[in-house]
Amino acid sequence: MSVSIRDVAAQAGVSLATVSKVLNDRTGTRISAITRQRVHTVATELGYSPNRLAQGMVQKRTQTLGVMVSGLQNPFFLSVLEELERQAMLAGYQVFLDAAPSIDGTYAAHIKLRGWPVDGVLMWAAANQDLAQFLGPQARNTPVVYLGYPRDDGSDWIAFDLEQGGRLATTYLIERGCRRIGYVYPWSWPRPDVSASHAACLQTCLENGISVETISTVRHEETRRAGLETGLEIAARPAAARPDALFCHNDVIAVGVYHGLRRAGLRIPEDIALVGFDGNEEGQCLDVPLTTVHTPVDVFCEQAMCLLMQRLTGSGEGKPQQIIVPTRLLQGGTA
Amino acid sequence: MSVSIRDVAAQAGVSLATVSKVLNDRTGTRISAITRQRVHTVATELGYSPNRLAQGMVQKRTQTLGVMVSGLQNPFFLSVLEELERQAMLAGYQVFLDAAPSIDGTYAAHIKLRGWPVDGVLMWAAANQDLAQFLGPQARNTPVVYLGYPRDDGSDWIAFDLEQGGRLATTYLIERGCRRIGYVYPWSWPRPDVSASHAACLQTCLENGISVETISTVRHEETRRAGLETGLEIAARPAAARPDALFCHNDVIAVGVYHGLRRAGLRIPEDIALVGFDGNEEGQCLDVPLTTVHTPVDVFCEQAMCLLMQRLTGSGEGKPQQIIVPTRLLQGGTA
DNA sequence: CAAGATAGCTCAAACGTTTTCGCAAACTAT
DNA sequence: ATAGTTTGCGAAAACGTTTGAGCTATCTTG
Repeated sequence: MSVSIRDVAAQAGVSLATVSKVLNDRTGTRISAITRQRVHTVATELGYSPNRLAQGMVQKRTQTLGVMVSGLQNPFFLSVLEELERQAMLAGYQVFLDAAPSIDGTYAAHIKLRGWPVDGVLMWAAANQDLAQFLGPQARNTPVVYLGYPRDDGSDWIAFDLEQGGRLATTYLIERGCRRIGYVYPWSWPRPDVSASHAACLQTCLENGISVETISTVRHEETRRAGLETGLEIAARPAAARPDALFCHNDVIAVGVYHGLRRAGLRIPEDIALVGFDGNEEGQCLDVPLTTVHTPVDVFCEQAMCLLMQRLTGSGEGKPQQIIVPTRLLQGGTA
Repeated sequence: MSVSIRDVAAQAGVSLATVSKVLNDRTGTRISAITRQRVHTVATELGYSPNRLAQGMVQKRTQTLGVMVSGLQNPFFLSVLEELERQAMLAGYQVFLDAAPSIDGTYAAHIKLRGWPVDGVLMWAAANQDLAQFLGPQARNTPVVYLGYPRDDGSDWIAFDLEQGGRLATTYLIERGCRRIGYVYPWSWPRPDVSASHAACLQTCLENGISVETISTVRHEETRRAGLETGLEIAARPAAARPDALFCHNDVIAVGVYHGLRRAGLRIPEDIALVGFDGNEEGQCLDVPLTTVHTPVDVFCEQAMCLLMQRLTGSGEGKPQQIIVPTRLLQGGTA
């Protein structure tokens, strides 16, 4: 069927080994220029490309990385995926995506990687999750970098500074004169304090003697609709019972809230100020650009890949690495 | 390192062949209940899972499908991906994603699948693109279903009825009293008539004696920003030079246009009516839900997978299959 | 010119599975 | 008891590649 190295060898009149050596062309192999040339022409002529399965078998690596992530419908995670893929390509690796539909319960769907010998894994995981839960014993030999949350299990991880971002946003709102802040977090979460940005918001408000209300979205997961319905609900309250500012856990929710409030006739930021978290394109393309805590996905992913590469190419062992990526406030017109 | 079938065999005191037979458990293999039991316990105890590379080598299939798609930042394509993945899983296949960053030039980046023996491919491709361009000779033996556009090269394909959708939207706008329709298409396209919805729009307008203006987005690819800037530009025209309705090639652009028009102070649909194409969540979560031509991604993907499965499991040959999926108008408040 | 070095290539093992064939033991039927 | 059949299991080939050891010529050196 498919053209194999055997065909190339036969056609070029050399052995399998020679073809392999020519094509892989590592320094140290002594092959004459003339055979080298012949093999190359025959190979391209036959349209040969090596079977990655077979390559992976004999070498113990596949030049493939697993990326485990959830809730791609949230543009933030999609950006992470795309940037990781870009970085992986730069490093000569390909990405095998294992995406769970949603960030909550269905997380257990992460078994795509089972039996696929990826060289390493990048996994967006809460602190109580680890690779072994999903991969089993296979995980023991697979270098992994955890994304998203700080950990204390001696693994490599990288996270955005949610705490700093939370303070940034809250301080900004307070300085703008807001006195009743609402913190909106996804309904699918067991508790709001999963996020350090919530803690930072509470703390900052406390320090300033400002009241804060913690609001779960009405329903759904981290979707626009969750935000929309929450916005409608908040807008339906009598003005005196409404926060004068909403700090949303992410931009997707914030965008939903934005439209919910607007649909109910409220003005932003005059009636309610609004701040999101991550700074995706969607938020910036609202008719009033969303004020948000910008999380630099590019540096995040670059550093993550750097960590993983150290494990892959480096001498292997070493202290666990931990990186916290700072955020910055992106001032739009919603707050 | 990793636990192999050899370890299980040794531990259970049987041969490799026996372990393999027990674990794959196809009807026709005669293994005593007692050994069967022992192998199973040992296997789970050791946490054995078969190496897919090795499996793929000996059987000639990997239970893996390649999905080639571009511009995932457009939620429409993301839905397609997610639904395809879901369908694939249902059929017992896993998806190897080969996503090009953008839908235009960078399409040539599609080489991830090279050498990966996927059992079949689902490819979103313009009519002048085919799998061989990207995979080379490997493509000859790989069943493929093309997504998105009708073809006449004797391959299997499935597409939404853009022509019908275009008529649907245009007729609707005309019935609503619009007399100067603008058709907005992505700047990255060479020509507007790449899309049958454009032709349908022109034709329908012609039949009704309505004028139509074909408008390329100002810049960028199929992004919200492209729509936003286009909306601003259109809004900047004197009222007499403005269309009274805009039919956007997809929802992402429509959402951008929506916010562009609003930012400039125009009312929708009072000043300008707006219709999109595909019906994603984002458009439905605007403060005024987007009127759009809904493309049922779920049936599209289900049928696509069905086509591919016929090639994979079926006797192989057969007439090329072609499916056109009808659309329907989803009435929001923007038109 | 002999002996050692080196350039150029081939052999064969190995990676972890699946699967066909065959063999021994245990039944069943005569 | 003999012949035939079935049951349970193992041996070994095969998938396509990489890679280190080994084998010939040819080249270098004294």
